[in-house]
Amino acid sequence: MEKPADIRTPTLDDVARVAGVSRATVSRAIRDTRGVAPELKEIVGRAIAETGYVPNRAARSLATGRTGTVIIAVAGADAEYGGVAEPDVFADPFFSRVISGVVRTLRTLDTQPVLLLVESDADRADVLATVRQGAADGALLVSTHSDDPLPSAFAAAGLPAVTFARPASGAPVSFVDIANHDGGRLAAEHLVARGAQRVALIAGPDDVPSAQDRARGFRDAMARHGQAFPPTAHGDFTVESGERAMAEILESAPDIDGVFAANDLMALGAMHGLQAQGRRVPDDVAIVGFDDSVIATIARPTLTSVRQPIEEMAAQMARILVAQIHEPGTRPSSVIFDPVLIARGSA
Amino acid sequence: MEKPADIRTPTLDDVARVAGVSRATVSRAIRDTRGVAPELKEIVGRAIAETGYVPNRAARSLATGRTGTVIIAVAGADAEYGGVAEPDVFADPFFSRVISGVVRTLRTLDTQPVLLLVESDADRADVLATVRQGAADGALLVSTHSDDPLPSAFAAAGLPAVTFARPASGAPVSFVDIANHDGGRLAAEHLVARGAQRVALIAGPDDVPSAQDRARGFRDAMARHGQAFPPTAHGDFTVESGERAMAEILESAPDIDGVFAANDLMALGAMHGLQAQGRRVPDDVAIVGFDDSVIATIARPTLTSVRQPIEEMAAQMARILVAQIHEPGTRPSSVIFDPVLIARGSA
DNA sequence: GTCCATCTCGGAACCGTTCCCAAGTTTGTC
DNA sequence: GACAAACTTGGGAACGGTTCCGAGATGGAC
Repeated sequence: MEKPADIRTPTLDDVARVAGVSRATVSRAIRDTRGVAPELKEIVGRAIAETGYVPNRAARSLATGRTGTVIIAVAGADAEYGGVAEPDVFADPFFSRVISGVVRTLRTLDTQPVLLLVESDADRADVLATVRQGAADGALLVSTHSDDPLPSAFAAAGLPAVTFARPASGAPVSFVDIANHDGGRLAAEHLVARGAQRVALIAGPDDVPSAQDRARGFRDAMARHGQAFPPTAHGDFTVESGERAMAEILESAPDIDGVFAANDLMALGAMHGLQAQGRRVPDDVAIVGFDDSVIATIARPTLTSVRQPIEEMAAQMARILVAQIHEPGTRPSSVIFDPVLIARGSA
Repeated sequence: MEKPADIRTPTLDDVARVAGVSRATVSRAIRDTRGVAPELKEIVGRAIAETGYVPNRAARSLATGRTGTVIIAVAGADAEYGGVAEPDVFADPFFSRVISGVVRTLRTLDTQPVLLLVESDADRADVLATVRQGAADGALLVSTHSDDPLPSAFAAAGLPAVTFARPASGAPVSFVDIANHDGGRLAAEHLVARGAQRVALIAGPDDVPSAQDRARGFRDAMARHGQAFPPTAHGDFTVESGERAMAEILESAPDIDGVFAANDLMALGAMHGLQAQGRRVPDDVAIVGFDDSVIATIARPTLTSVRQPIEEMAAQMARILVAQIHEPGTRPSSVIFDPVLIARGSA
C-alpha cells in the first residue's frame, strides 16, 4: 500500500493478500470447486473486484494442459491444385455458413475458435503444430479435397479432430456429414415429378467424395425412370464453372429440359448460361441446386435446391469436438443429416 | 533410455539432455538469437528432430507475456437492436471479405486470429476480457454500429486495437477506413453522366456513420447537378430491406430513372423490386451499388458498384495492429482508402 | 607471457496458475 | 469425553518456457 501504486496487472497472490487467504483458496473460490466456505468465497469475490484481477490464461493453460481453444481449419484451393481458380474460400457461402455455425456453438461451450486457412502443405503443418504446441485443444477440419492428409495426421497423432464430411482417407476421426446420395435422389425425383424428360447433370470435381455421391444418387434415381445416362459436365463449385458446364452440355444435348447442379453456385451459373441463350427457367429448363444457400433466394427465379443444414451440421461438429476434448479416448463418432428439397421458382 | 518409453510430450529439458547442453542454450538455439555456436545449433537441431520436440505455447506465452494471437471481433445485430432482422453477419459478403483479408495477412505475420462474434454486451465484455487475460495480444474490431463501446473500452484500457471505419465515439484507436463521401460522389457523378434526371437514394441505417457519409456524398454531388433532394428511403443493408426501400420510393416517386444504394445487397433488392414491377435495368432505371462484392458480379444485369478494397483494408488493419503490439505506446494511426467506381451492366 | 575484452554457455530465478498432500478444524457417534 | 470421519485451508511442487547474471573459454594486443 505504501509502494508506489504499481502498474503491474494483479495476480492471484495480490488477491490472496487482500482477501487474507492463501493463493490456493482464491484459485478454488474462482473456479468454485466445492470445498470452500461460502463466506470466504464472498470475501474473495470482493478482493477480486477491488484489485481488478483477471486470471491469466497462459498460466492456467500451462497448469491444466488445456486452452479452451480449438482450430477451425478451412481448406481453400491449394496453389498446387489450381490456385487462381478459387481465390477465396470465403466467396463460397458454404464456408461462411460452416464458420457461422461453429462460432455460434462454441460460444455456448466456453471455447474460442482460431481460424486458420489451409492452402498449402505448410499450412497443414501449421494446423497440426498449433495443436501439438498446445495452442489449441483440437481441430475442426473443413476441406473439400479427398486427398487431404490432415484427418489422417490427427488420427495418427491421437489428437482430437472432427471433419466436415467423411474423410475419404478412411482415417478414424469423428465426422459430420449429409446423406449426399439421398440428396441427389431428391433432386432427380423432383425433376421427374415435374415432368422433365431429358435431364442433365452438372457434377462437382471427381476428387470430391460428396460431389460424387450426389451425382451417383442422382443417376441411380434417374435410372429408375429410364434416364440412366444423363449428359454430364463437371464444374468446380464456382458460378463460372457452372456456366461453362452448362454450355458444354448444351452443345452435345441442346434439347434438355432439366438440370441438377451439385451446388447452388454452379446452378446459378447454369441459370445464367441458359438465360443468356434465351431459354426460360423453369419453363424451358428446370434447375435444381444443392445447399440451399442464400444464393438460392437471391437468384431470379429463386432456386429450387436440396437443403443442407450446414449451420446445424457445423454446430454438431463443435459439440462433438468439445466432448471429445473433455472425454479423451472416446471412439470417433459420426452424425449423418438428412437433406430436404426446398422447392422454389426454378423447378 | 531404460525408462519405459514414456508417452509424455518432450520438453526443452529432454532436448537439452539429448543434445548434451543446457535448457537455456536450447531455448536460444531455437529462437536463434545470436550468441550460440553454429555447431551447437546444429546439434540442437538434430536433438529436436530426434525427440520430436515442439515448444509449448502456453509456457512461452507465460514467460514472454505475448501470445501471437489477436482477436477479430465482428459485430452482428444485437439482440437488443432488432435481432432477427439480420440472423447472421456471415450472410453479408462484407464480413467474409474482412475476415478473409485479415486471416490471409495475419498468416504472414506469425499471428493467429481468434474469431469472436459480438451480439450482446456479454460478448463485448468477453472480447475485452480475452485480451485482458492475455489470451490475445490485441483486437480487430469490425462493427457497423456507431454506439459500439468497444473501441472506447480498448482505448481506455490502453490495449492494442484497430477498428474498421473511424470509431464514431471518437475513441483514440487506430482505424482503417474508406472515403465514403467520395464514394457517394462517384455514384452520383456516374448516374448523372449516364443521363439520369431523377435519381433516388437507398441509404443505410441512420446510426451507421459510413452509411451517412455515403448518403451525404451522394446528395452533395447531386446538388451540384440540380437535384439537391433525391427521394430517400432507408434500409439495413439486407436484400429484403433494399426491396422494401425501393417499393417505398416508387410509391412517392414513380418516375425515377436512377438509384444509388449504400451497399450491394440493397442494390440487388432494389433491382428485384424494379424488375418485379416490369421496369428494365438499366434502360428504365439505372442502379449503382456500393462495395463491389461478389453479389455485383452475380446479379443480372451485373451491378455497377463503388468498389471498396475490403481485403486490402483488412490487411492493413492486421498490419497496423501487429505493429502496435510489437511497438507498444505508439500513437494511433489511420489509413483512408479511395473508392473506385466499377461500371457494369446496371448503370 | 600477461592482461583485458568478447563471446558462449549453464545455473537459477521467474512468469501465474493448478493441484497434491499434510495439517488443522469441526462434527458426529459411542 | 475420546476418537474417527469429513471438510477446509495453506504450503509447495509442478507446468515448460525465457532471460538475467556470472563463470569459463577464447582471441587479440602489447
